[in-house]
Amino acid sequence: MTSGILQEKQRQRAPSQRSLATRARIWDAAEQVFAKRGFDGASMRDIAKLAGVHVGLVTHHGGSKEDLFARIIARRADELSQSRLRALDKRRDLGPLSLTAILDCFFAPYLSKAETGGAQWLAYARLVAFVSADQRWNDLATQCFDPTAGHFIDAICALYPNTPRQTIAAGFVYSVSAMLALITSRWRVHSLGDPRPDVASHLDELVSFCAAGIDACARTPSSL
Amino acid sequence: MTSGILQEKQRQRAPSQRSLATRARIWDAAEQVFAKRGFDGASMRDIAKLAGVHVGLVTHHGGSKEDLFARIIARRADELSQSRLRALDKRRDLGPLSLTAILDCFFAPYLSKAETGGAQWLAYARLVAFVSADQRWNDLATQCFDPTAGHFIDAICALYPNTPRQTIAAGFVYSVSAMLALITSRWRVHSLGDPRPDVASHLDELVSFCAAGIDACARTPSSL
DNA sequence: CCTTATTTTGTACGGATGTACAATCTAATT
DNA sequence: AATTAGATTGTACATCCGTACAAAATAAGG
Repeated sequence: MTSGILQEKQRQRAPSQRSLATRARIWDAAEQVFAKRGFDGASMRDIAKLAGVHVGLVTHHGGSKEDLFARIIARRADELSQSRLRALDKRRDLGPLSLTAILDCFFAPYLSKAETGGAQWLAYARLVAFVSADQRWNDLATQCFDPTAGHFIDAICALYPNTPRQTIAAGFVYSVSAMLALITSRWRVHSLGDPRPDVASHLDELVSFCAAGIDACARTPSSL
Repeated sequence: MTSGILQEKQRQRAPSQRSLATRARIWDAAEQVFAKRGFDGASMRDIAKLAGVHVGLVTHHGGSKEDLFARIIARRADELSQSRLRALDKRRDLGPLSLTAILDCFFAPYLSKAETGGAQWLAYARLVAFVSADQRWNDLATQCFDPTAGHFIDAICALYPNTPRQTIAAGFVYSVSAMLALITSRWRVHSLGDPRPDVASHLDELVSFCAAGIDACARTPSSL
């Protein structure tokens, strides 16, 4: 009895490097296929074919189709949320936050990832659009996106002490949808050849659009 | 030979009133199911069941699944485009257009239809969200939405003679996506009981958000 | 080397899907 | 009333789907 209680369960072995590679390949393929066809339009066989593996492996590494979809969403949402919150904290250290600074902290991390990370992050944006359009993923969206969004809404609320949070939240929802529109429409236009749309060059435009919009909503007396 | 050349083709009969009713029922059912599940998630059998008819009738009245989907989109897009352009012309007669007036002419017709027309028009908004998220419907979206959008963008461009059309168009795309976000998020929240969300009460908020945003983009010198 | 857990392959099954097609029924037209 | 185009029903087929499962291959641990 050298290792004690844990012995009761089957010993677990660290996953081999090879399996980690194929797992990543499967997840990336799933991201691409889900982004292009949506949840129902995608098939496990399409994913397997794109990943260059056999069908059973997709289930083995990704679980059920729903599990796989949720996992794909969650892994990038987590990374993105951390980047966003980190950017916000960093900016806070430099002094009081402005509305444009807050929005920039929210938008910039994704856009920079899309520029450097390439196709996978661009696919993720389309995935988020699918998730937002389909009420079946309501819980998933709430769980993945709402906490971080709440922090940013709080930061904006601090700038407008007399504006109800609901008004700020509505403006923030509009802003996020505008960001998704920017990314997905760019993707659409450039998908006929240019694999790397220069989406970041429109960041300032997007930020000024949303900042002016939120500011207008927050100043309107009818929102009191 | 009493009726001449037309006799060569088979005589056509006017559709009976009954068939018109079931056709409408099928189309409405298709709209509901497509809106709830998306194109791939919806099945012809689900549509038939909701309409209370047999499967073959859906094909008979709607053609293939793709035809049916495109028809569902187009019929409301046409009606909506006409309402929007009519509202714009009417407002033009009252004097020079303001930015908020232009946006109001674009947003209000749908929101008023959603209030009076009920579930069908609300379903249509979700449909548009699906169409916008799936690049397979790119041509359909372009064909149904772009002409009217072009008119509104032109009207806004007239207010900002020194701003490139591309900048205005981007702001307009952001605005439309914000409108869809408003409608679909309201639907989502209220779908647990309240069948008639008071989406119109947020019209002013939406208009002021988008007007301020477009104005800010148009005034930014970097867009020259 | 041998054991053993994991990864990979191959197959197969029950069910759902879009749609074609023949049969039946309905109603408009002559 | 007879005719006939269209509306409705019922069925059936080929295909694809998610997934379960056993066998085989692989590699880690002792």
